[in-house]
Amino acid sequence: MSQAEAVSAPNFIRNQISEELQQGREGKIVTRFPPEPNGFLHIGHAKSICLNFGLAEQFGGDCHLRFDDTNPAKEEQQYIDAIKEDIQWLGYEWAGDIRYASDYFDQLHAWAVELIKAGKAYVCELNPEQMREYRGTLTEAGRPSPYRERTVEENLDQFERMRQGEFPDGAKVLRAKIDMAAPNINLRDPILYRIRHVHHHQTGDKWCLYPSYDFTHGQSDAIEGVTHSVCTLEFEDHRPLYEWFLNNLPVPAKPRQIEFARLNLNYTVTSKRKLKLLVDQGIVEGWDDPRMPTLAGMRRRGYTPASIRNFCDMIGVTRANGVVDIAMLYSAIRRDLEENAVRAMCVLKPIKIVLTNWDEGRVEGLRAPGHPARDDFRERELPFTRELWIDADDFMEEPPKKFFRLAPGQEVRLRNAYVIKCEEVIKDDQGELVELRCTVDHDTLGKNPEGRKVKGVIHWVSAEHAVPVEVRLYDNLFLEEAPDADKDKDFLEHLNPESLQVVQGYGEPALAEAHPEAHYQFERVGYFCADRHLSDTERLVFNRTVGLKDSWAKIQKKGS
RNA sequence: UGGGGUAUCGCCAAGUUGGUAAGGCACUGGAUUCUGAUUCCAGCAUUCCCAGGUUCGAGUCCUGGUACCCCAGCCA
Repeated sequence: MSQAEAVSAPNFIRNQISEELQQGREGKIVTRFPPEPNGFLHIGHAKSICLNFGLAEQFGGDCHLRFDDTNPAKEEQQYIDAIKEDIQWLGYEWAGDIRYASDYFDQLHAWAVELIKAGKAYVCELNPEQMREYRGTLTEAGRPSPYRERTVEENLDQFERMRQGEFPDGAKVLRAKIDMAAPNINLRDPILYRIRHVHHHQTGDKWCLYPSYDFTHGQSDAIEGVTHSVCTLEFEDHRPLYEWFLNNLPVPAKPRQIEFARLNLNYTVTSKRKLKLLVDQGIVEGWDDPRMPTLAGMRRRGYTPASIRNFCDMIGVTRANGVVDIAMLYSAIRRDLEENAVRAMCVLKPIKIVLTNWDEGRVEGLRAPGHPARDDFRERELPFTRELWIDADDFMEEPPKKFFRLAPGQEVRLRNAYVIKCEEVIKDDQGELVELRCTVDHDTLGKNPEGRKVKGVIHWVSAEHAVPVEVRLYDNLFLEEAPDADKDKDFLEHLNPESLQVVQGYGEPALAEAHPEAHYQFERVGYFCADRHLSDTERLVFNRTVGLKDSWAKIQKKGS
């Protein structure tokens, strides 16, 4: 772990807790990460994970993992498994066992009964449309439900019958009796329980009614002794309700809710609903498609846990809504991989080179460092032969000024090898390039040629020894900075048709040993990662994590 | 005046009790370089949404505006 991570950035929540601790207002702190298992975790969740687990880490407290599983209709075991794996992959450890809000269903039910007994909750039979009408609008107060003044006995009886399964889905709900005229709509007699005759992934068929988020979250926090319940800004309006339950129920503790702004990334959607749509419609190949901003997708793409944690540190935590430039993410992963990725040469768009003054059949075993600045990386062997592959981007028949690569009559350095000169361009009848005839300057291995400067360096592989590789070049999934900003345009209209481009290339021999998930820098090209599902010794598949910075591309762009 | 929030460089973001605008990303030079990468140096807000006011002094306090975000699911 780098130093930058060791000293993670302070933020308003951290400052607040730090102050509380100094004033002795708080003992051991407890936070929690409460995902709903209805989809995969994405980069936005990473921000929350880093915050919650980070806080616990920084202050010597605990962070719980609690699945917020109050809506079984949308939840699945596969998501639970994926979420656990993602959190562990990121390098965090939850305190104690995994918890489920459903662990507390009995207690929650008992508390609901107490609320009824105290005259603070009632069974309501308004249908959804009626309920909406009675709720009023943002500017007008709501009206009390006709069921609001039922007796405690009747409510108790009704609620019990709801639990027994006497009524169909949606027939009745249990509501808190708070204030139908409250300016905060969340306080207009919110729903506590609704009837759902569905199997629950944890509790099976024990229940046919399930508590709402509002009735579950704060009490669960209290039961677990959570001290700081950190959530996103949209729950701010729920805080009075969160507190209402804590104040009206005999809970064992009084956690506090603190809100922060969720992460927005440009060229990206971070909404589980939309991500699920991409998966369900087959627009991507699954939740872990390398183009997805899910942690599973990013992992497959080649992001490292350190880079993601670092990124979360870079973006900070505030209450201000903003949009983070995806360039920051790229910067974070480049920073990690620049230091830690093994170097290799790989040709993505091959052009054949024939060295006319190199004997046929002659193989010279050249060597190259595994990393230019580290000696703890193993050296690689690079066989050098008469026929080589180089990248099409590194040759131009009519080069512009400042093109420091190969061109007719021009010299270039083959990385880790010799300087060559292009003598002849061979084309077929259609005028398509077939091969380049070049000569080697035999006196340039490990030293510069006499009397002249060769500025360009290009990568290459021996045609005879190269290993075929499939390389998947990924780009942003969306062309628009804010794909979901336009209210009357579907975000799918902004899909990038070229978000995935598959090419067949040639890699240096060492790549044959690439184990799944190994990170490489293909020199002069970018960072790549052997696909953890598809790549093996039979078939090498590399995903481009991110390209290297390319100032030549910038120069070209300016020129055109 | 429905309620709740937020406004500091192109983007993210620090800014203790008011004392004279951190850092990162991006960008622009220039140096080094067998990766046009990395690294290295240098530059990049007389100004903190706007307008008034208080003060010797305000991004930080007061007043009044403006813009944007969230809330009317038996989702979380």
